[in-house]
Amino acid sequence: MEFVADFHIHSKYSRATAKNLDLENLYINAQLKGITVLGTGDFTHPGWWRQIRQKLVRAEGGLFKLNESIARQCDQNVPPPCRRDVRFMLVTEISNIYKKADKTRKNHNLVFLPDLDSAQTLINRLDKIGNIRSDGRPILGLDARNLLEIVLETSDEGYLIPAHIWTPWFSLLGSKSGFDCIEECFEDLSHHIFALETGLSSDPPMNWRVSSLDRFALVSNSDAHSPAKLGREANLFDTNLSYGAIKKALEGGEEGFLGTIEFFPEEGKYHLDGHRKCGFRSMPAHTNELDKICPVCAKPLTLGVLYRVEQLADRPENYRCESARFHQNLIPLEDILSEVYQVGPKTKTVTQAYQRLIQRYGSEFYILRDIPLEDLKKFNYPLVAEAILKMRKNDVHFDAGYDGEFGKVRLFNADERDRLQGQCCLFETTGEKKTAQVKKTQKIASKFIPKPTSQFPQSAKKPVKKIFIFNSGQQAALDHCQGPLIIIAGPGTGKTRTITSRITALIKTGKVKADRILAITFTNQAANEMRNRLTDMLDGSTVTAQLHIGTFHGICLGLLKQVHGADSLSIADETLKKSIMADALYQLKSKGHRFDFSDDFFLQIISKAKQQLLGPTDDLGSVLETGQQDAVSQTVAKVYQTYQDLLNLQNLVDFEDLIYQTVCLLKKDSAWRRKLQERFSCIFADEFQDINYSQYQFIRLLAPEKANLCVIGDPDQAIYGFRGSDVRYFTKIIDDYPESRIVFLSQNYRSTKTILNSSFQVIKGRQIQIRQGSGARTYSNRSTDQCLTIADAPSARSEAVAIGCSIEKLIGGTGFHAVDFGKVGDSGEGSLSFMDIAILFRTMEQGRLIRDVLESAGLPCQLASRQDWRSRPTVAKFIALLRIIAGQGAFWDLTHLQDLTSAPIGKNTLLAFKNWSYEKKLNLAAALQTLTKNPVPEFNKVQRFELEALICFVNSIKQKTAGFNLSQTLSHLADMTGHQSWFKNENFQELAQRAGSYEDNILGFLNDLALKKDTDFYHPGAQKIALLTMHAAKGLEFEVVYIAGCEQGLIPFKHHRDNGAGSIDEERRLFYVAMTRAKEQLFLTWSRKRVIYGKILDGELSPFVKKIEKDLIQHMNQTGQKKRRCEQLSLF
DNA sequence: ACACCATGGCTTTTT
DNA sequence: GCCATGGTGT
Repeated sequence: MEFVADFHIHSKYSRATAKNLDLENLYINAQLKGITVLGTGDFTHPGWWRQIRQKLVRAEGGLFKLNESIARQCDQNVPPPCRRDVRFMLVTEISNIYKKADKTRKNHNLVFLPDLDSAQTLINRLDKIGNIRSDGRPILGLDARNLLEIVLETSDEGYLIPAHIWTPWFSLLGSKSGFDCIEECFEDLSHHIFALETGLSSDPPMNWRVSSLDRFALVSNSDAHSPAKLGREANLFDTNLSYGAIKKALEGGEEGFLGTIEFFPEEGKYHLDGHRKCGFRSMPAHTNELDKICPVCAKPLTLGVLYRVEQLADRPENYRCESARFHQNLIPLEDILSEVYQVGPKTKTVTQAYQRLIQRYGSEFYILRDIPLEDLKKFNYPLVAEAILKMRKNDVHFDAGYDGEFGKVRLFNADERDRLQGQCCLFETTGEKKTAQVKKTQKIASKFIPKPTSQFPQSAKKPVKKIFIFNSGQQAALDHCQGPLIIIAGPGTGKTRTITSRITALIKTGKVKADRILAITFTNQAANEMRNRLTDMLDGSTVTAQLHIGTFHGICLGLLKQVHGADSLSIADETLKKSIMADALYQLKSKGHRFDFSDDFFLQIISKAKQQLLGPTDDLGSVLETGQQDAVSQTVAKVYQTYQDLLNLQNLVDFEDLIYQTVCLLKKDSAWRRKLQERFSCIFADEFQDINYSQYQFIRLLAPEKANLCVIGDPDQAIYGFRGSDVRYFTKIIDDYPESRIVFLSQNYRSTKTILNSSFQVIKGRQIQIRQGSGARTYSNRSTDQCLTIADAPSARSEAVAIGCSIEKLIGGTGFHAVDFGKVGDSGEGSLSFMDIAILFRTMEQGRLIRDVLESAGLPCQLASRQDWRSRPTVAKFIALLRIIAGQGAFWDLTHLQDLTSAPIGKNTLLAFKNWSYEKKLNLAAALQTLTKNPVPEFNKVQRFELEALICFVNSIKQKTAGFNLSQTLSHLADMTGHQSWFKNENFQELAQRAGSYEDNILGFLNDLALKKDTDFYHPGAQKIALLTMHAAKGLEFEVVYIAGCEQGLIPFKHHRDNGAGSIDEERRLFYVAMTRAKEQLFLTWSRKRVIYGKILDGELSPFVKKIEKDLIQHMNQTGQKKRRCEQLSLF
């Protein structure tokens, strides 16, 4: 059957749409227009999705219809001659904003799916990627190619059609942020794209001029934001009514896609070029004469669709494509009536006339396209009839649309109007044959569909290897050959590049063998980064694999394994550590000790002690607060000893032990030490300002006085003093290695002068003097006219909103605050994308608020959080279980067995069992074994029963999984405990996936897991705004940085009961670190009121910022600059 | 064993 | 202002 379809519409849940855009009104208005198949639009929105599932029911072939009772009610509002069946199809539009090939891309894409299940699957996947709840047309920081991939994975029948491909702001081929061809955007998946939406401002003949579009079906949809706009463009089909048939027709295999109903492109909003605000419009040729500059305001013109088409066209005007289908240009009846009556399209006159017409004659499409001439003659509306005739003959004139302004129809001149109104029935047969265009029978099948060009040159994207030119400092660091080298490198001075270049040079010149190099970092992230860069620079991973790159803890674990054997060490993570401490305190309490301190207090002290290489029997005075020493040190020593005994009993080490024990061994075993010193003849230590005593000693022991030790860091970026790091070791190393060469890297390649000068004001005079004359400032050559911005807001929330607005301006509009996408971007930079922007703050609390505000505005952002993946219930459970199987379980692990066995062990039994075992100095594995051999009378009947069941359970698992590799073991565990559902659990899946490479080495797996919990902290590649604490931002860089909460009390941070002012310099450095993350632009924002601990406090600008402000003002006065370098942003 | 209230403490955080 | 902890009471 023949029918009209409009796939691209929206719901009331999209921004800037009509309130009455619900399924009922869509159903009614589709009939008034004469549309049979309607896209649902917006199905990723939870509200609309609920409506869809409630009100739509399955119809034939993957289509849906409004449920019977609602439909019958609605039909009362549909004039009988208009009534028809209406089918819905699951379609949604996604706004993709992302960076690709160094340019920000913004395009909109239609996604089609055949059934509710696959739609739900897609919703779930997109939900994880971005915020789909705040708008019917969600903005995702997702590459369109990857969206397509997801759609294809979701359903075999799913497909994607790029939307309104020519509009300047948000489209595939758009002039502002588009590509030049389809393959650039969809790469290897391009052949899955078979149709393109031409959009209101272009029609098929314009598209025919671009030969690369020949193979695509050109569809047209309304993109309706209100029911009245339905079908202003639409598609004609002759297929049976089903999802599959429509897809096939579009794919072109069959002839069911007849063609399209079009707007006159001149009526579209972006047909010509111009400036709406300036009231200036021009044709492409004229635009070029003007150099694309607006003669009114001298800014670049908004280039329209016609311009862009001519840019990409490889064929002349009026070229007719061989595969062309039928198309017909129509003017919405409302617009015709508006022109006829010389009143606005939304006026009562027009609405009433419209109603009368469709009640009498039928649907709008019937009136516009099909009413026979004879009937038109008898029309009571001569001007309307003439207008329709003119339209059908294409005898229409326009003031064409430009820069978001719709074009205006001009059907009659004054003469014509008078004449027609005078003579009511003018219609002789003036030889008006139905124009060829109106004959629907004209079908031109697309016989020729070129083979997909999947060979898009991938190589073009491979980054060309850059040839670096080193500055004198860097060169000195590279040229240094023997002995200790200390590199002091300010922010953005090419620290990593220098260190990796040095390593590369050492290997390539054959001076050092790769396997004798040891590179130590603090974080896994840094280690990975270094490894990746080296792999690039060393042309392959074979050499890199021989290098020893790792974190302090990782390297020490490896060394301890050498000594203790691989399977006798298990790392006690945070939770386990706490349980052991609880056990220790319990034991002491039951012996009559009383404490006024929490577990955390003791753990903290012990951790500090270990960092100072102090054991339980050493004098702990130095790690205690002054005044506490005598009173507490005895207790602490006792707790420390007990805690340590419990760790030892169970072969557990905590994080600090890894380094502490390694250092102790190195001290004791001089043969081993010498062996290692020879082995690692070349040692690199990164981020040296963050080192603590034990780590320093570790390096001292590995690297003798004249060793090839290279340390690199920046004392001014030392921000981890609160966890034991001490920047003084940077000074100490110079004394301890008197022959060391010191190199300063002071040229910053990252930030502009403005940013760097400002940041210097913060630390000026407070720099840590490594030696006389050091503390030279980092400088930059990058001039800019970009100001530093200091801005205030009335509240923390409005501060967040202001940041959001500011970002939107920078990005050049996201389509949200602009109605439709009309008024965006005069001030837009255009080249920025979300991933180039970071918002930094001091506390997570601020971060959460900012995230909430940005997300509800639909701006994609990621709040970096180090929530421990392993403490999620499923993961924790399996880790506990694996520990038990590996014979390394702690008693605490038993609490995780609750829902794994049919006979869980009770609290009392566990306690009794634990106490008994501790008494007998048995760890879990040993205790279980002892009990297996000879049951003990100490326990009562119930306890004995529970313990037997436990032993039985553990043994049976052990037996059944013997010889299994880890993944097999995991599946077996899920299976045998009756938790098959876990196979679908994503945490379980991730665990299984990570376990994959460990064969049967459970302990190795668990230890790595404990040392590498960097799973989803922050994704640098994600197309999202980064929300980071100032600490977490260290080592990263962004084009634009906002530092929020620049207030007294927050920066520097004032703890509510913090008495010591000792950390103020660290706070200063932290702010310095934060500021120097910015490359191009830096915003410092603060709030005049802020709620802290429930109290509303008056804010005052941070003293650090005041310093900057003062300097900038002074600088302005001195140089007499007119240019404001420091400006107040007016936020609202 | 659980429900209830009161109190206190609030940051940054790799491994 | 909110959450977690701990103590008391049923």
